[in-house]
Amino acid sequence: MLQVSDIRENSEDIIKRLAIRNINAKPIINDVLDFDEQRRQMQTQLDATKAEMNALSKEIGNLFKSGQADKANALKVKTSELKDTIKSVEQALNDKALALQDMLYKIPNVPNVLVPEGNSDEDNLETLRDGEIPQLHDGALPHWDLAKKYDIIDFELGNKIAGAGFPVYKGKGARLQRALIAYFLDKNTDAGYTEYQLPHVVNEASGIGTGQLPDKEGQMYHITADDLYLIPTAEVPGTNIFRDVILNESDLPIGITGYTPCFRREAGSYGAHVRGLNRLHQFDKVEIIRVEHPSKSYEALDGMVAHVQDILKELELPYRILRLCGGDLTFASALTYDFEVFSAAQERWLEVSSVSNFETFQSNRLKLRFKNADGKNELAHTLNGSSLALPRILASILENYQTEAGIRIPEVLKPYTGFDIIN
RNA sequence: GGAGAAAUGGCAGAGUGGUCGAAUGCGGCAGUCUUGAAAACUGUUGAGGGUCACACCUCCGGGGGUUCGAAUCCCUCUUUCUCCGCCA
Repeated sequence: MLQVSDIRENSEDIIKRLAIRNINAKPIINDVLDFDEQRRQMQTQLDATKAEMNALSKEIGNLFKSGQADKANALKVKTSELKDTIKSVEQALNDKALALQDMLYKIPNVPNVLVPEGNSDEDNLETLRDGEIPQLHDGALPHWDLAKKYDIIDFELGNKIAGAGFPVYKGKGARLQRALIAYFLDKNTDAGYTEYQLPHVVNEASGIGTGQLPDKEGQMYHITADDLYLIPTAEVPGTNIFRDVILNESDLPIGITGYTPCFRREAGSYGAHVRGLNRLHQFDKVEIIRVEHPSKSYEALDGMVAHVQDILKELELPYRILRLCGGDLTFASALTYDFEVFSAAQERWLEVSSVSNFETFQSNRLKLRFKNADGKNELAHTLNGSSLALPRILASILENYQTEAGIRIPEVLKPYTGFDIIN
């Protein structure tokens, strides 16, 4: 959520930069300015009326105490009119404030100057490409066939138990998945992130805090009986650790990491590009989250990108980094880098990580602040990224590391798997 | 799931209708003293809105109500604790 004070001061600039997302924000920004102006007028009126009421009440109290009950009762008559005014202005103010908030909820974050123009993923800017694309032997298979051949992932069984998009991992497949989780967590904690185990459900306030609610509730599984949501990413419980928190400046930066399953409804998309592990309703992910001083957040973003890069290098997977264009940027992000690995049998790039700086967009909703050098509360910046998402990494390992003798295990994972080939 | 108790500032803890944004202690910060530190002493120390700055308004778990006036009374929700039951 953008800050009203920012919109007041820089409305022209904000409109210009939102145009990079291909939206014409002028009407809604003008509405925000109007509503804000009206809201503040009402607030001033309400404050003045309340001040009058308070003074009157005090006077009445004093009169009663000094035994002048008749004078006090005479004053009481005057209060009822003030009371009515307070009630009606208060109601109008609340309505206005809610309407203003609804508007603000609908405005996406302002893109950073580095965000390229564009409409779709085709306009994303490739900033780096690294790693060897392996030459596969004749008869190499896509991962869904490998999964069946070596009996390590059972999609049909998942269908039976839960439905499409809920695969069952078995034997060495399950072990490889667990190895990846442990390896990722170790890499993250070695880089200074503190490991957390977080709830896999969140309440409504948390969903609002990170921007999934309102409006995007369709993407989350909703447990209506208890009004809880299955998390679509550890970002939601992880970032909400800091909801309504005022940190000391010396607490920054904060880095946390956590493994969670992620649940996404993502209804209405079927076909070859979502086959196998490419897109699921439940998948595993290890997330990194940072809380940063505003002056350091872009440096931190670069650090996160370098960190994820390091992991992909160690796994010896061919990858590329994309700077997302305005049309592809998520609602809350100011700047996002996507990581894609090349899955050699499908011959496709698969997104395995998305690293973003949200600046104050989330912290404004969360009320996540720190006391700055002047002793004032200032919104912190939040960032997060996948480090890493499991299924597509697993898919690319299966495909890229396949040989006629079986699927080799990347060197760094061997201590975690305890075996060096799936055959 | 049943019965009872409670929720106040960073923490502990007073406060049952007005002078309470809230005693007191601890902690934090600044100062005095000291070569330095500790101790002691003095001062200061919640958040949000609003203002050039003041004024002023709001907040004692959340929401609603009674009253001229609510931390204090009433209703409701949530959470925590104790006892009982169940349980990985």
